[in-house]
Parts: sequence; structure tokens; C-alpha cells
Amino acid sequence: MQLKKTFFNRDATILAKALLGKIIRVKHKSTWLAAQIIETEAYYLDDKGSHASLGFTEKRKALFMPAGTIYMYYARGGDSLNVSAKGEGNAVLIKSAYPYFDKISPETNLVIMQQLNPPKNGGASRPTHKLCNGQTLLCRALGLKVPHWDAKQFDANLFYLDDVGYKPQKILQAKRLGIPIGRDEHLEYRFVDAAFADVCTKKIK
DNA sequence: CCGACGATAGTT
DNA sequence: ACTATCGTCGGT
Repeated sequence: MQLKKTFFNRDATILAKALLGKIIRVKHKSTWLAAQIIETEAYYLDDKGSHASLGFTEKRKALFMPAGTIYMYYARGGDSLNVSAKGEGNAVLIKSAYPYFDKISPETNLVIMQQLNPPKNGGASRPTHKLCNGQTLLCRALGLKVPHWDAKQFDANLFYLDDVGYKPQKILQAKRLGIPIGRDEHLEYRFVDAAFADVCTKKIK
């Protein structure tokens, strides 16, 4: 069932872990595209690497809106998906997912997702485990665009996060300090469902 | 060594 | 809203 508004009203780190295993469902023409979240990252207002730390602007307003608001931004050729968490300026970045199929989202969707996210240099289709592997790639494979969803709320008819009862048995955490971003450093809280550790964006140390 | 991807600054 | 671009990671 769709995650309720209250689900998101938690500390960003807690929320980031809670989102692992949840299903992203996006209405695409007559079908529902779906992918399971396998990797997330928490960002805080005080985090020098967060967009929120750069201050409130029209583009970043979603980060300051109530928990559960969608925040999308465009960078380096792709869209990225985030959800605001408890406390203004705090959010979770959805870093990676894995194509998901069930009654609502048939396996025939794989072809559609491959078409939405074609390989860089022509060639064959992306392998399934690479289709949503990366924050911008998953948006591409699911057809999520900034102008459509930034600062919006989830919609049971078009785009929402779904709890199918799956919980990661083990969560890997990369809590790394000293990642240079500009001249400053920032805290990174990255979480990976251990069951998908071999297909997440970066290997966890 | 080479290809792919990415919490930005800058431009229309 | 969209685009460019270079450092880092991962695979061969």
C-alpha cells in the first residue's frame, strides 16, 4: 500500500533506511512502471554538501516543504529524485533502484524501461541490473522529470511509493567523512540493501 | 587505461 | 528549465 504522509515525517537518516525495499511506482501510459529502492542517502540542512545548505530559493523550496514532498533537480544531464524529511532542509536522495515486477507492474514493462533509458552509445539494451542503477538513470528509466514532479506531492493515480512488505535483512552503511565538495567537507550518509550490494552504484567500504 | 556517471554553476 | 564538463569509481 502507498506510503502515508506520516511515514516521511522522520529524521532523514531513519527515513533513508526505511525507504530501502520500497517500490517506486510511476504511471506510464496504460501501465505502472516500478523499481525497488536499493540505495539511499540522507542530507541535512547543516550538511555543507546539501542543496538546502545553499539557502532557500524557488528551485530548492521543496526541501523546505512538509515531509514527503518530492524534490527533483537537474544536474549533469539527468534528473534526480529526493523526498523531504522531518525538519526543514532535510531530505533523502534516492540513489539507486532495481526494476520490479508484480501484478501491478508486469514484466513486459522491462522493454519500456529499456527504451526510456537506452545505452549511451547505441548498442544493446542496458542489462536489468543497470537500468535503474544511479540517481539519474532511475529517473530516466521511470520517466520522472523535474518540471513534472518537483515540489509536488505523491499521487496514488500517477506516482507514489509502495510498501509491499519487503524489509532488507541487512543494511550496509557508508558513513564517510571528508568528501571534498567545493572547498568544504560534508557528511555523507549512504545506505544500501545488503541483498543488492553487488549492483548498487558504488561498492560500500 | 577507458567508459560511465554525478547534491552545480551558469546561461536562456 | 536545461546544458556543459571533469574528477572519481569500476570494470577490462
